[in-house]
Amino acid sequence: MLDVAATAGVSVATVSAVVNGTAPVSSELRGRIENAIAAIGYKRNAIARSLKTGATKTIGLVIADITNPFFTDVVAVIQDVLHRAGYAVMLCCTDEDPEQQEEQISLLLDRMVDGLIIAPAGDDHALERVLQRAGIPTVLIDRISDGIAADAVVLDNQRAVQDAIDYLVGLGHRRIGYISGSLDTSTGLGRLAGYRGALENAGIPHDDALVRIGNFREKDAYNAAMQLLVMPERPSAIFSANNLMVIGVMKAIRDMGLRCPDDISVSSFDDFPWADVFQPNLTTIAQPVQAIGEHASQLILDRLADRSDRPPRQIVLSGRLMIRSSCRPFAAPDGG
Amino acid sequence: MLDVAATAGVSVATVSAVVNGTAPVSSELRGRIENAIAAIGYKRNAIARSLKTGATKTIGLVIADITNPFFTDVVAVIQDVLHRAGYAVMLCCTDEDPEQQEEQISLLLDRMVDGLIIAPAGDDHALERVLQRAGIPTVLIDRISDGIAADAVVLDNQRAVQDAIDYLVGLGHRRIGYISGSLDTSTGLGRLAGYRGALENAGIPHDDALVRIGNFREKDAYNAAMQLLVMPERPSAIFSANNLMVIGVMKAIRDMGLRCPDDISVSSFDDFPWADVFQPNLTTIAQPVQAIGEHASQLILDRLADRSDRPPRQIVLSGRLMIRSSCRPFAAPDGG
DNA sequence: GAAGCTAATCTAAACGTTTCGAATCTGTCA
DNA sequence: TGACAGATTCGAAACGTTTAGATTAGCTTC
Repeated sequence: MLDVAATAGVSVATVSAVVNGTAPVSSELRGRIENAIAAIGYKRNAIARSLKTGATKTIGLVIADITNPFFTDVVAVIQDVLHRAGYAVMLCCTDEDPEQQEEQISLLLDRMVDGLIIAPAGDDHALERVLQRAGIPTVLIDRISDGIAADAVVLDNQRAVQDAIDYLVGLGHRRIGYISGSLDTSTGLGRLAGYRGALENAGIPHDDALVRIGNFREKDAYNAAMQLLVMPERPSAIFSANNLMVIGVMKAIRDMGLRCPDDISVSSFDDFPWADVFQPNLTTIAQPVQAIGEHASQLILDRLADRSDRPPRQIVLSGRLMIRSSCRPFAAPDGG
Repeated sequence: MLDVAATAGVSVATVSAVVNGTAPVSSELRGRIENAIAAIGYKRNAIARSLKTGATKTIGLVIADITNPFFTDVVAVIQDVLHRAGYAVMLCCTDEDPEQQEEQISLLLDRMVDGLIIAPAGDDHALERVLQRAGIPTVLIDRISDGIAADAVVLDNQRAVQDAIDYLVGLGHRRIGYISGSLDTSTGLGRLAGYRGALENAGIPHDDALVRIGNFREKDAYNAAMQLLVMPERPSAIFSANNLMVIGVMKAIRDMGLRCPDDISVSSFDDFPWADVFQPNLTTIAQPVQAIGEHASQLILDRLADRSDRPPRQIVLSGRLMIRSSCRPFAAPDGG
């Protein structure tokens, strides 16, 4: 910018004025400066600018797992919206680990991101403390933490799972296995509540042995499903609380020499683009990823535009049960 | 830092020295300074630091599509390695669009990333020009551009596809449809060359009508596959040049009332974690995503550590044919 | 005891912007 | 003609670091 000013024969203040359009500049000087900029190939240094203005035009985005299609779908729309609004996005993954989460957030804060969009990984207290100190606009997605007063966009997990279990019950299933996500998360809790609520409504007594923790991961879910499948009176249906885990469930079913839906019905949270083309066509709960991403982006942009502290807003969206062919009406087992 | 210096009764230079460990400091002062830091809760401002040092400890990572599991797998390992090395990663998507690519790279350059890892989306010349001007370490992944002299890690696409087509030919298939990615990319080109090479080796005359462009996208691939399936003499097998497109191919097959592998065999580039559990179990070419990510990270770290310009290194890895059950030996159609 | 070293500490100038208040210029009005 | 207002332009001080070079103090060494 010094160079530009020198070759245009003006002061840096004037150059800054035309680069940012922050002050009126005579058309003559404007012309000279624009020529100088073109000649030199000058580009404004965003770092120096950030240091002075205190804003980086960058949003930190923290998710649990970049390998999970649900998160990547949401990330794609958030990036799209925020880029359009002139923000860059810095993406970090916590691997479902609260410690890594703290590290990653700290890394983002160091780099002075203007705002944070987070899908929290457990451990509310640490997160609360960190965000408190950060003092920048934050919106939570997918999962929320009681302690934290922040904007959020979440799903009505309980309602969604309840619908799915209702459907299974409607098909005559009574012993329905449930592979749960981590109960440190609001999604893990909410979805389990949906399962319990549906059973209760149907007057089916609750059997703790049918609920296994899969921690939202394929491997843990495989083990959990195995435990279900070796039970003397094994469930006639299994519901998996997310997309990664249902793969594990299907592998367990295969390894036990069973077939879905012939021997056992399966349904899961989160939809797949290929769900209606590979067999069994999974019956799933589709999340409105587009809406989640758009709302999250809008919430943070609103906060960024207007730093007054209006009370946190919480947006609750609904899942949609996609009925396909991975669930069959219950038939008593051969020997029964 | 001024505050810390004041409360510790030392100069900022000394504070800087202990914070960075760049100069010897007596244990007495060190103690006072550390106390002051703890008391104030001081954190070094990375922006100011970057302005002075000219390094941001951030790497820009540019991929075509965050929704593509291949890219996300690679991103996951790159992020892991680079974080461990003290770098943050800024992820951008080009949506396979050279114009967006230029925009995103410019955005990263503005923010003074120390290095760039790019999976280029066509248009070599623009990219070459941009990188030339950027003058920072760059490594290309997945795809390369002839014009650009940069480190790169790629697959031997030709060999991999040739293996897959050889396999199909070995099963007796003669009319093999090919859904190609964009021919503006080295991957699109290399994979097609593999297809052609295999046919040539087998002495099968080449039929242009069997090759359709799917642009690496599900929707385009669906249309491309449809064109193949309505041919009077339709192919007995189809190979898809990536993971997204094979979904489109399968949808086309379904919509035409055909079944895989009974009526038509299917194989594709890129593996799926669920490939051996949902039917048909796709025969695919698995890419060594872990190795790709590790090599890419290492190349950029090497460049960063040693700015001398040794000639660009190019690492070529091999794909692995995962034979499952989506391909059947060729049987002459009923009417034939 | 002066000179010379070493080690620790400090001073002050960058880095490339933004921005506030001062300075300059042009024209208008009394 | 002189004062004043409005429109431009400029000078210089920040922003929070790093770092080269100056300074100081404490030891050796002769």
